[in-house]
Amino acid sequence: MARTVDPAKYAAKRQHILDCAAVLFAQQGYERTTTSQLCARAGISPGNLYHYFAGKKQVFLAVLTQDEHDTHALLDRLTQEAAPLEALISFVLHLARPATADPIVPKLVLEAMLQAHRDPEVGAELARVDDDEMRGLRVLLSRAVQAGEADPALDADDAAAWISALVSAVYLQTALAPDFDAAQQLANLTRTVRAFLREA
Amino acid sequence: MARTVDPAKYAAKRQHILDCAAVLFAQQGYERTTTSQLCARAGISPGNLYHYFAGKKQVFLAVLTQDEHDTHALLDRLTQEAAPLEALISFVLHLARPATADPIVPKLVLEAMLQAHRDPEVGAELARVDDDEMRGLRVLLSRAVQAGEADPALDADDAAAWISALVSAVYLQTALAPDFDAAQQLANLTRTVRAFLREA
DNA sequence: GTCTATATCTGGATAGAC
DNA sequence: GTCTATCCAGATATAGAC
Repeated sequence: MARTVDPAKYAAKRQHILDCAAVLFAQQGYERTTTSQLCARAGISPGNLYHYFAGKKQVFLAVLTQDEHDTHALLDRLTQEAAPLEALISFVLHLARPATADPIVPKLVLEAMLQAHRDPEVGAELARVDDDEMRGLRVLLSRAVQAGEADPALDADDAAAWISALVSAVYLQTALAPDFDAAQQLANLTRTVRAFLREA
Repeated sequence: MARTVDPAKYAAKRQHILDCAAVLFAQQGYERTTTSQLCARAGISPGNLYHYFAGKKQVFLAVLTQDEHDTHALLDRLTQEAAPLEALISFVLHLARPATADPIVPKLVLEAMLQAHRDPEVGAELARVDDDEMRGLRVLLSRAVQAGEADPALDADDAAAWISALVSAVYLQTALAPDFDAAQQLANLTRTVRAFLREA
């Protein structure tokens, strides 16, 4: 019984630090958030932070990777649905909903996007997630085209990229204009996607 | 004839500094661009920078405010056109086009957006520009509705905000995926706006 | 494991000669 | 007006006691 540490406590504290960091990074951005601020908010000493993370950047990366919504499981379900267009809409909503759920999420995502093309490590992390999204969009989109529910003149890659951009627009707008109505945002998004896919 | 300085030379050098700063801020962001880097690139000494700007932040603000495309003149023309919907589309293109013209523009705009909700001074500056855009969109949109060219069920404020978000999406996508085709982007945007405004 | 104290470095801005 | 040299603040990360 000579266990020195309680792994559960360790994990809990680590998580606590991540939660605090997420708020600060979202509010202030990565660069102007200092480790002192983080430690103060988490209620730990500056030195103690380094027992949980190798440095500030590792904290940031950990924040970004912590909640990977399992798109894979959902995607498997959706690709077998009878109504491809509705499946696509469901997927789009799944991608956009986190933006409206917690106000710090869109800010964090934007921060990550900007850091991504400045820091290769962050970029690699984001690219992985984005790839999954794009692949899912392409698959569902081509199914919708085959079923005659979307304009066959659309280029699959291009249309998927654009729909992804539309989702990003929701994140952007939610982050920058927090007073804007979340439900209305999602309604606009679905209306837009549907209209975009319809034949011209 | 005892003029000590040539005002034209002064202005030219100031502009040169701004050009250099714009590139650095776009590539690296505001925070991680140092005054030393800026001076090195501009070919001036650290001290000399402060003869042209009061500080780093003032350089950033000057970069943001330097080219205010005169939306007002265009707007006056467009509000008198016979075809309101086409006028609206023209306006949207006018707003989006800078994103595709110079690759540093969209990055700079995004950087400004993020800084805006962290620094009130930047925020005030951006809000002024955004206000003009939104006002223009609302006016043109309501004219289109009156002419029966847009869905009358749309809420003017909400729809204008959403169209503005769509424009932002072009900036976002251009900044983050520079390999993406500019013309295609604008085509997607107009198609999307048109489709969004059509009756459901 | 957690603290306090501090080393080390870097950045923005200034002083003062030329 | 422009330079060189430097100050001072603040940030990350480490050392070492408890």
